[in-house]
Amino acid sequence: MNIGEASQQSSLPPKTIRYYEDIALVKPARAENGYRDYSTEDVHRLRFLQRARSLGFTIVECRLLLSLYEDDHRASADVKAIAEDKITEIDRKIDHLQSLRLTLVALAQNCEGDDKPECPIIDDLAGVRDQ
Amino acid sequence: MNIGEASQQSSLPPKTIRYYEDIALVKPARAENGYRDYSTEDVHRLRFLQRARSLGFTIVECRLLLSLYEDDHRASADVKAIAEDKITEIDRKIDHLQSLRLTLVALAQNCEGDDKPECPIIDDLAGVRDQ
DNA sequence: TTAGAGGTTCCCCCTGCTGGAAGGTCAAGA
DNA sequence: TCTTGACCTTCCAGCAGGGGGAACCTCTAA
Repeated sequence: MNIGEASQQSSLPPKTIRYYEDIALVKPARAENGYRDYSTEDVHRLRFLQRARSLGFTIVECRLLLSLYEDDHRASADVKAIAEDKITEIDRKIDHLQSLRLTLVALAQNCEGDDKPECPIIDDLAGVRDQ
Repeated sequence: MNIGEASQQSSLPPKTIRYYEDIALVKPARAENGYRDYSTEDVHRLRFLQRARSLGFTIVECRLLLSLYEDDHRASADVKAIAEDKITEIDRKIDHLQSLRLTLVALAQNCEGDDKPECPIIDDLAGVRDQ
């Protein structure tokens, strides 16, 4: 099938699919006319990539997951380790965002939010210690 | 002062400081020898940028905050609005990450994590509906 | 005089695509 | 038969926010 249908079946934009070929994540055949020709196998890989990316895995991780996906002798422990690493990473990101949030909320609460220039948010950014 | 000292006083790498000049966030003077020459004003701006970036503001937002910082007739409401938008954005990011986390934890919990190939994580990525 | 620690510009690299230009191909309708 | 328009191709450039490194200049101290 052409890239348009592969796109619909994988929920990935054609541009992204071409990019994935560029970085050797999928290797579709070529038709006589030079068009890419996707097999159902190829579409499975694309759908796999779409789902993995949407779960937050990087391209490097997707490459690894894809190789495990296609390895009949894989150990599920290897897959689980990747997932747990990702969970740890997500936890760190959440912690970081929550800490940013706390700071911003504290600053915003102290700001009158009126038409006067006095502003503890600006003061904080400027490094003013007092107030 | 030279870029090295400006770097120390602002906690920003020299590369970043040069980049900020490139995108016109700071405009240091030049000494006779061609070296950048930072005033204390410039260093204040750099410190402001360092703090704002560390709180998660984008370069575009920093540019806006910087102009408010230097506007004696600013309305604190404008600053507060930017901060509140950022909080909303952080909330969305946290929500997204927590939803990813939930999915990944559920998948990881169902995975034996042994040396056998059966793996619900891979099955999910592959779009296998039935477990 | 010479070493080494600074400074300068320039260009490429990263992630993960996205947009656009310039052109080839195919199926359907007038 | 011609044309239109949808689809396909390749290539090039760009986003954020810098980082790495080359090739070169300048200053200071021994």
